[in-house]
Amino acid sequence: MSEEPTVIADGEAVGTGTLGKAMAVLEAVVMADGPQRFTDILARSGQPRGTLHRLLSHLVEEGLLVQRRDLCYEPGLRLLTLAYRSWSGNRFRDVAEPHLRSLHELTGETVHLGILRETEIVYVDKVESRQTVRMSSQIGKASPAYCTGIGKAALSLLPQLELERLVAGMAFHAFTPHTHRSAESLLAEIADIRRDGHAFDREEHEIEIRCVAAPIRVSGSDLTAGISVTGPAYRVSMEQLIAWSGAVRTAAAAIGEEAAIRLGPGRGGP
Amino acid sequence: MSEEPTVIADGEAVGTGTLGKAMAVLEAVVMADGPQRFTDILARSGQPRGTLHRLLSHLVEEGLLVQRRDLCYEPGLRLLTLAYRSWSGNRFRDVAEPHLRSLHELTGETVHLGILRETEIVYVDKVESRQTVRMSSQIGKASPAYCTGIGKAALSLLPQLELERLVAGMAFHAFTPHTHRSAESLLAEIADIRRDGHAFDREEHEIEIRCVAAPIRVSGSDLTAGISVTGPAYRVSMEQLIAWSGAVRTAAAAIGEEAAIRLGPGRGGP
DNA sequence: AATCAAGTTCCACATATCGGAACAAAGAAA
DNA sequence: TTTCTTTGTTCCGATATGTGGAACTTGATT
Repeated sequence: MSEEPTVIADGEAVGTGTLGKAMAVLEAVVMADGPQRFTDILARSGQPRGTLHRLLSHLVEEGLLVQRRDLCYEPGLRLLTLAYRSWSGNRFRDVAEPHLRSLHELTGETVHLGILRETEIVYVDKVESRQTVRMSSQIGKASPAYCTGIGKAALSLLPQLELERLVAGMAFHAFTPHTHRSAESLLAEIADIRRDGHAFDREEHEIEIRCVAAPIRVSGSDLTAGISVTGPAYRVSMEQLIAWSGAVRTAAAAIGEEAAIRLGPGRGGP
Repeated sequence: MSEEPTVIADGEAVGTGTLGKAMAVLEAVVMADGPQRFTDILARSGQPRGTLHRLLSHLVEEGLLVQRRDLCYEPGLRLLTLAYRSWSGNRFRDVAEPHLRSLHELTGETVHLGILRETEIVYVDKVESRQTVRMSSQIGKASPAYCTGIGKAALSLLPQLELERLVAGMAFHAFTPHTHRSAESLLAEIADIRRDGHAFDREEHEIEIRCVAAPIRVSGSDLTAGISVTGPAYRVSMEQLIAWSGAVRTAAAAIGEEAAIRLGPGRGGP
């Protein structure tokens, strides 16, 4: 619900040769709101007509897109299948899962696992109580790092130089009145997070939603991640979050250590 | 658990030009069991060294693969994100969802929604009771059509010629003692399914698992799909499945009609 | 009929890909 | 240590592929 208007002006130089262009077009279609006509994509992608047409044909042949009878393009099923395999084969998630569960047992609230990718957090797993909501609703979702608990926690692990590089590239969109609006305030909070070992989301991404998060570092790997406990403001006070912060830090540390062992030595067991 | 040994000998002529090769390599890595070394992929993909190396670099640059410190390649997060968008933006699933829920209310067992892609069924949604199991465990999973209820139901909607073309390309792997072993027996059952309007899975894919399924046809679209109610044999008798078959057919028909309306006229509402 | 827009096809040209072979780096054996 | 072997990376000329402007359908609208 807190989605930007996003006109997606394709930004700067498109990616790696041919594949880069194909992926840019694919993304333009997938990230759009509904089925896309040829002309829509033409405008959005900036590619010349002939080129675009060929790219789309290839994407359809590969099953990454589907062309409907009315000529609209939609995401194809192959994406789902690829993602299914890469998710169910993800060992890091596998290691983390029991810890997410026990954190959920303890708190009764929703627990997330997220991985930092550049300037965004990608949610990789989730344990929640009431399954009235769509089940895997968030898996694969990417949110800005600067306004999420996990995001800020993960950022706090980066070397200062790297951090500053990333922050420089952020566009601070004000999702709520509490969202960080500048690099300075974000960097200041990250300094605190480094000291405390945990981060809060004080209704910064979505109003009425709070969380407490802790960063995960896996020695020997360069992935940066985090976990969080999230709840609605009416049920979860800041005091409550502070009370949980120790458990969250402990769980995060445990995941980090276990992952370092199970992910390190080659491609290990089952 | 019922996985083939699959040495994936890349089959015949690789796909559409450059993109096709890239996707073949990507798939080789994603479908493999664990992190893959360069040499593993070299053997599996059949590409020459130089070419493969460049392809892998590009896939990494695009975020479709990740190269770890130990040089192993793994699926990248971008796949998850793409799949998240294409799943949550899928209107067909959206239309079907309430029907899946009410079918679940009625039966108390797990309900699946699947779409036919060539000779496989791809699971697109799932409603289950106990969430002790991994939540979205099946979304995106592809199973052979000939040994699943939804698969056989969906096949029954195809024109005979198309059906025979597909069946000709199937390799009948015997997952259980009850799995179809030949085109003849499959085609015979499909004739029955056309007559009855529903299909059963009599422990054909996994032992101790049964289901009843009905096909979904969406007029004006060329997608072929199905829904099923699945349960463990000890709890769900064949008589029980027969008793549910009417409700399953009704739900399938309702989904088909509603989808025809909501998917037809352009790119519709919210 | 005439007009306009959307989508598809064509083809001379440029360039990204191809893939063998040489090169570097890291282990394993001697 | 030195030598041998295995694994990963880089190079570069030949050429297949992709490029993109323009011409050509198709079909809706006036």
